[in-house]
Amino acid sequence: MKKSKDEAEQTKRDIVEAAKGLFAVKGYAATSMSDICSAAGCSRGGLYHHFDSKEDLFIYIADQAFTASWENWDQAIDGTMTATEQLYKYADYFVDTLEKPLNKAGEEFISRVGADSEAGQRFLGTMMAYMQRFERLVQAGLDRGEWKGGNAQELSMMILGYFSGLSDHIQMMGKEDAKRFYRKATKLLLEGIQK
Amino acid sequence: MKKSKDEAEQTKRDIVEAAKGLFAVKGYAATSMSDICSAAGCSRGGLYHHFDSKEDLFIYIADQAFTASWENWDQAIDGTMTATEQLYKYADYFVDTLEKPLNKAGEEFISRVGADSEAGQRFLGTMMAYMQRFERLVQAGLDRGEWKGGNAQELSMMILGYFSGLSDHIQMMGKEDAKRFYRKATKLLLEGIQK
DNA sequence: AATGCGACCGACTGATCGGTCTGTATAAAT
DNA sequence: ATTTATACAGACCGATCAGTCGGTCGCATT
Repeated sequence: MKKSKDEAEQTKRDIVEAAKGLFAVKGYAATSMSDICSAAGCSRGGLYHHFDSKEDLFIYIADQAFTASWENWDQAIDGTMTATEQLYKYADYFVDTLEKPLNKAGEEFISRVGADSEAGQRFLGTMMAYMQRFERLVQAGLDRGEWKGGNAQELSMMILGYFSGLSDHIQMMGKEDAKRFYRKATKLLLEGIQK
Repeated sequence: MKKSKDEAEQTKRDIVEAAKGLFAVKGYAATSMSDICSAAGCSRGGLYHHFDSKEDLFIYIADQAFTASWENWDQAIDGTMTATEQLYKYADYFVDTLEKPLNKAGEEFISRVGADSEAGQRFLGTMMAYMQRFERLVQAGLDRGEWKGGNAQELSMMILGYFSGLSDHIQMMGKEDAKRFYRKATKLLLEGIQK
């Protein structure tokens, strides 16, 4: 029954993609390994061949979604872009790569495995790195005098919370509608509600 | 072993309070009925005396948190308050009553029981009513010319998403810090980031 | 004083969970 | 051609889950 190496990697990708969607929609505990197998079209034995445990799988996915997704960011933006332009680009990017965000499942994961467990530490580290990367974008906006509100860390938390919270309402939208929604929401945040 | 009626109601309140916190922090599936019993200081049999099922308990809590919490709202604000002042008040109110919001657990709940199941319909109805109530606040802000951005429904979704998303970052804060954070975030939303 | 009923307990059940293990077919190495 | 390593499949295990049920205790009614 052995597949070629390429086929095996494809199987692994199928598992990751299936699990990513399920974790995001159903949460960590509510997603069973059997669910993932059904969605990925493999057996439980096959899944455990690629990943040691459910925790392992989740951390792998989180790392890919949060860390690895920054990799193309620096190339996607050029140095001449204003922080505001970058934020609009980030909104698109958020819909594209984190359309079903793992934040919610992540918090559940932490409370389940414990923040000081090895798995918890690994996940929190990934999250921290992601937030710090975002904070650099915000800091640039402040440094250049584009934005106001002194504290970059606090501002980052608010903006990321905003984008995360917005995702609650785009589940039933198509991707283009979701992007429009996020762009409009970004405009709102930049310009404010008040006349 | 029978307690008086007052004591029984207290037991029920204990269960609700314990379950509310656990559902909010751990999610729906990850919170077991045993967890709730331990936190509430009662037995599983006792819990099932007060609630028919886990679904039943969750819907009861959601109804109390979302619907019943509006009840004092109209008295808390007087007619002379601007929509902006009301929004600041709502920020406080959000921290006070929904400090550990059930939104996340709610989505998980829906995906678990199905949006068209009876339990799903009941929960979604509660959520809808809550959002519509909030939309009236937003509509007032638009009607009075205080706020810009034509679509009240869309604007409501964005603001509620914002408040919901912000709650990710206040788990480790005290209540006063959380309120300060929310007030600052509300100011941000009203005035915008841009200079 | 007797009795009924509400509040509660905890052992139990069947289903499902995450994880293990053995078996097997085949690609890759020799 | 033979052996080895890999990529699965699926039966199986102990733990835990939501929910049930018979029993106990004591307030409340008569």
